[in-house]
Amino acid sequence: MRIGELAAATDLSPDTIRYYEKAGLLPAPARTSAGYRTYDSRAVDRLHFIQGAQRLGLRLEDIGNLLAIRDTGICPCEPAADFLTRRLAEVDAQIRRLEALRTEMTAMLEGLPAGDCPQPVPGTWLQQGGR
Amino acid sequence: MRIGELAAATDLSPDTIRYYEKAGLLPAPARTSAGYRTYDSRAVDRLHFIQGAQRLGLRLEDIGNLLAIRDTGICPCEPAADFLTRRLAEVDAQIRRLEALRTEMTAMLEGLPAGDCPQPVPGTWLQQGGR
DNA sequence: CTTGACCTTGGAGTGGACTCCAAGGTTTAT
DNA sequence: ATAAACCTTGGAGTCCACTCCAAGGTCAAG
Repeated sequence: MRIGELAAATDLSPDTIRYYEKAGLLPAPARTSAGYRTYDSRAVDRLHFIQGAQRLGLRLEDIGNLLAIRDTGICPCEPAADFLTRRLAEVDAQIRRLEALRTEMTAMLEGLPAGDCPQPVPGTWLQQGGR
Repeated sequence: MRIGELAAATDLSPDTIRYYEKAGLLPAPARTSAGYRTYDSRAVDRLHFIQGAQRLGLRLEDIGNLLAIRDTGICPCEPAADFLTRRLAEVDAQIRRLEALRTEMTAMLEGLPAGDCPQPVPGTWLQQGGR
């Protein structure tokens, strides 16, 4: 699998994949005799993991630590269990926040003026459209 | 409530709040005679909403649309119900992704070498600590 | 009445994560 | 055998969301 194919499989650009490699998130892949990078399915997996962790708002450096733990059980910067436990707490916190946001948005959707009609609704802010 | 106090109440910086105002996420607040911005508790609320939406990975522009719907029921760029429905689907998708990540991280935590001992483990990458 | 903490503006600078480009080599289809 | 579609590198540029700064005004405490 060459870089373009991997890019298509993960919905990333080849540039982004090369960038992740330089950033230390992907190991240097095997090369063809012509110097083309070649990947196997584990790379797809790894990129999916990166994408998941990114959704959490983690910086690439933190994701690198997470991947190091996944690869070796060792965190480059502190006891792996501590690092993982803290990140896990963040995941939990974020899931709760998103559920709260979900509730609020559902309420907004229900409270929408029936026909979606542009009646002014007085006294609420930002009505004179900033943009 | 002046800007510094609002900043403290939301864990943002005064600069960030002024930046949000310029970006159209916050209405121009009342001013004291000296020109100082003054806010009431609705501003705290609004900033909390912004922070929640940001955790979702929304850009400030999208958050502005969400706020316009919250304020007026009207979306500046497309039918409000459509916009909200799409964002809601994103929230749901993200909650599911985070739950998958959570499962994976829990498994990683359980699979950690018992004593968390810093044995070198040869041949794996990124072990020589980036920070 | 001065000191220090706060506020104002406009504008420049930063960090992270890409994203694009030039100049060139390779592979594949016709 | 030649064009189109891919790949390589290094480096520059872009976008977003801040973040900092200078130069100055305001206000409460001592």
